[in-house]
Amino acid sequence: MKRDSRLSSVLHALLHMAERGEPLTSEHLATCIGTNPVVVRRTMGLLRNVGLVQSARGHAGGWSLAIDLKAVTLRQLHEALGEPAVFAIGNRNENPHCLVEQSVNAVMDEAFAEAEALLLDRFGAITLADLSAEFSRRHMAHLKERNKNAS
Amino acid sequence: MKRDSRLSSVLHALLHMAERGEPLTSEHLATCIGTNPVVVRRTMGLLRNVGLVQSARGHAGGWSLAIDLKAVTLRQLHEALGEPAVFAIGNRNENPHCLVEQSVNAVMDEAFAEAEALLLDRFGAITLADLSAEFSRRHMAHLKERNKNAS
DNA sequence: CTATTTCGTAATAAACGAAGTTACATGAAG
DNA sequence: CTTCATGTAACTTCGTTTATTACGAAATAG
Repeated sequence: MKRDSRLSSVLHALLHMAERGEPLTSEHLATCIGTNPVVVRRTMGLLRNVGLVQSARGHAGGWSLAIDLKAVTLRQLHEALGEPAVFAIGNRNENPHCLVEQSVNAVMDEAFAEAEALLLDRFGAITLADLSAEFSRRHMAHLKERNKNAS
Repeated sequence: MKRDSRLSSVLHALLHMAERGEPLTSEHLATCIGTNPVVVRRTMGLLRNVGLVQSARGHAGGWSLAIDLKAVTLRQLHEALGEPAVFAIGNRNENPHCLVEQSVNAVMDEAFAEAEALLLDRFGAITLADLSAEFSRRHMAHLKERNKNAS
């Protein structure tokens, strides 16, 4: 199955936008992410729909953050993307006539529901600021490593 | 996204096999599940590889259980199927050069790992016997309902 | 005002993986 | 030796995500 990687992509884009204070073009973001400008516009457009980012056309236009990093959770982003299906495995038939299959579905659905609830809960607890902090840590470690090698 | 429904399918098949004591043909199972005999053989073959079922050719041949219902968990079946990817969402790039993307991946992977662990844990706690019991409950309720309507 | 930049969006193609299908070989039982 | 049933390879179909092409709309520089 092909995985939906849009959440990953938008996080990548949003952090780059946070690093640089100025608006970034779809072209620029597409290069960062390794995709196509149109894909960026399509995906970022969903975030704009819920007020997380702004876009401007023409010279010096592009995409910029509309909110504070601390105020956005991964869960909000997941929702902004239309809450795509979380699981790549699932029931064969959602409304089966067969009682055996109904039983299988009922038991599996319960397990899936719990796992999904946990995932969304974790997503709800992670903000863009957390990711930014994680990046800073790694950036520091990276610089330190370079210094050590250079000396 | 197209979900992998093989776990659901084999559960359905295994329970039907448990209901009837005799070997069931791929043809028969395919009809139960609503698929193709070759697909059944392909999938059940994976279970045979780990000793969960047996197959026999020729007259009176077909598929039969090789173990006790209480001794098989959903997790074992998931493993027998090759541990297919659980999530339909994921990182865009598994080994990124960009530090920003590495940070995103690290944080997301943690959340996914926790949710996957929970799901597999639940799968490990559910046996075929549990599913069979769930079916019995539903079967009883179904018969009761029919009686009520008939009277 | 016109050229350039950049977003907005529709339409279409490409890429990928699961499931379905066809075809035929192999082996067991009557 | 015929029939039934699995074993398996090869190929097709189908659904979904991502990429690409094409062009329109708005903002700004000169």
